[in-house]
Amino acid sequence: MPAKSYWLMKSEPDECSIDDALAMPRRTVPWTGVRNYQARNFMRDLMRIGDGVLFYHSSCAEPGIAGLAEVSSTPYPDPTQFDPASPYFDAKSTREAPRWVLVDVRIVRKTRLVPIAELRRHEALADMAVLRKGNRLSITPVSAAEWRYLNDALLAAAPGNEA
DNA sequence: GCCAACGTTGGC
DNA sequence: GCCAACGTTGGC
Repeated sequence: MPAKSYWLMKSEPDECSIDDALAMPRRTVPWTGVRNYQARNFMRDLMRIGDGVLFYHSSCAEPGIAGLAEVSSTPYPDPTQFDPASPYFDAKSTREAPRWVLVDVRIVRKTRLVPIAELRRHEALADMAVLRKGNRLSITPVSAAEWRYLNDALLAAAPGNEA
């Protein structure tokens, strides 16, 4: 069995917050709406069931890590690409050759909100892709060391216990 | 609302 | 295949 990989996945809380995700059946959300090839390729080519996911709130008043999740399906076509009523509709995609795929993401647990400003203060996280200037990718890889550090130093603590 | 950064588009 | 123009992202 290949080693687990780790990912950070951005969701706009206006669209799907950590609480929205928790309220879904089996606490699972199909990760619809990715329309960037690099992010798609991560889901299509590299993700495996059981991979760790940082559920991240973006484009909101308090951007940051909101929970821990895991990849819970293999890739399959994003249904919204075929729906003319969806904002994610893609007229150039066909059912025979779907352009966009997604995976299901299952919430493991909600965490305290770890703001991006706090992430920036940790030397151990300095190389995280999400912190890079101008980063716009909605899905980015997280190293095993970063994952471990986040879990041990930031997410295991009781709320309000930040450094 | 601003604006830097980046991806995509399309003319050539 | 180049590259300017344009649209989008997303923190601030």
